[in-house]
Amino acid sequence: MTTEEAAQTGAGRHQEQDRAQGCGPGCGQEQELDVFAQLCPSREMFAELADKWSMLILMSLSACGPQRFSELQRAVGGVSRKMLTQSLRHLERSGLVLRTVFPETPPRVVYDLLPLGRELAELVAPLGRWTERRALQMLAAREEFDAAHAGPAQ
Amino acid sequence: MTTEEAAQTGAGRHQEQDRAQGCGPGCGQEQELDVFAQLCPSREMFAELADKWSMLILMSLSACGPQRFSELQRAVGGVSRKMLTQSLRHLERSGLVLRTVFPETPPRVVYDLLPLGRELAELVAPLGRWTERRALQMLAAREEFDAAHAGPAQ
DNA sequence: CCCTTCGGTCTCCAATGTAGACCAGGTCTC
DNA sequence: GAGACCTGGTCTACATTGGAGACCGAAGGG
Repeated sequence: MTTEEAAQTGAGRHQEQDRAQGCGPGCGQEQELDVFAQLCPSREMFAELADKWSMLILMSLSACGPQRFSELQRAVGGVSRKMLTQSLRHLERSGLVLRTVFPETPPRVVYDLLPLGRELAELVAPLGRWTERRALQMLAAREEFDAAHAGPAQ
Repeated sequence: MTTEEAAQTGAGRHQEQDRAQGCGPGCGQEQELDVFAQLCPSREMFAELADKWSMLILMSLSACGPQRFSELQRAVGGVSRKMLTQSLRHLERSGLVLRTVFPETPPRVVYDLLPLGRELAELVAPLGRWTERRALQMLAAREEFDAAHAGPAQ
C-alpha cells in the first residue's frame, strides 16, 4: 500500500478502512460514527440535513418561531409543496420538528422546533448569515475566475 | 391581504415582498442579501454550499489539510468523480478553495482551503460533529416515529 | 350550487446524480 | 518497442430526484 503518498500531503485521517467499511456492524454504542464513511448511519443523517431546503426550514423556524405550512412555503422562497412536505417529514421523523394538527376547517398545521432541532438550528443559522455576509465577495471571485478561464483561450 | 393570519403565529419577517422579489435590481452594495429570497444572489451561493458533497469536502480539507483529487475521493466516502470535480470547481470558482496543478507525470493536483473557505469550514465542521453526536438519538426518534405511524394503521 | 381555502398527494416531465467506459501522455515492465 | 500501468479528469448511459401543476376533501361564503 502506498501510504507514503498520502503522508506527503497529510491525508487519510478519517476512514482508516475499518471505519469506512465497518461502522455498520459493531458501531452501536461507541461514538465510532463518522460522517465521512459512506455506510455510517451518521452519514445518512448528515445527507438529510446538509440540504438547502432542510436548512432553510430550520432557519426560518428558528428565526420566526412556529409557522404553519403555507407560511413556511412563503418564507422559504421557491420551495415546492412536495419538497416542503418531504423535508418537514424528515425533520419530524428525526425528532427535530414537532407537527401539530388543529382539526379545524380549513385545516391548520403548525410546525415548531423541538430541542434537538433548536440545537441544530443554532449551528445552521450562522451558516446562512455567513453566506449573506460573504456572497458579494464570492460573486466577485466567480467573475474573476470566469474571466481568467474564458478569456485566455482566445 | 390576510396579514392577520400570518401575525397569529408570528411569521413573515424575512421576504417582505420587496426583498423577495427585488434584491436582484438595486441590491448591489447594501446588505439587502437574504438567503430566504429565491432570486437573491446569496441564495444561489447558499444552495451551492448547503450541499452534502461541498460540505464534506470542506470538512475534509479543514481536518486533513491539502489533499489531492484521489485522496479527497477516498476521504469523502461514496462521492463520484463527477460530483467531486463539480463541487471542487464550484468551491474554486467562488474563491473558497485553491487548485494547484503540478505538471508531473502522472499529473498531481492538490486542493487547499483559501481564507474564505477556511472561514466557512469552521462553521461547517461543528455541523458534522453535531450530527455524529446526535445521530443515534435521531435514529431512535425515527424508529419511534415509524412505529407510531405504521403500527396504528393495522 | 359553485367557488375558495388549507395542507397535502399524485402525475407527469425535466434536471440531477451515479456507474462505468474512455482518454492523454508519460513511466514501467517484459 | 508493445503493451499495461498511473493520475485526474471527461463522456455516455441510466436511475433517481426535484419541480409544475392537477386533484382532493371538508367546511364556509356568495
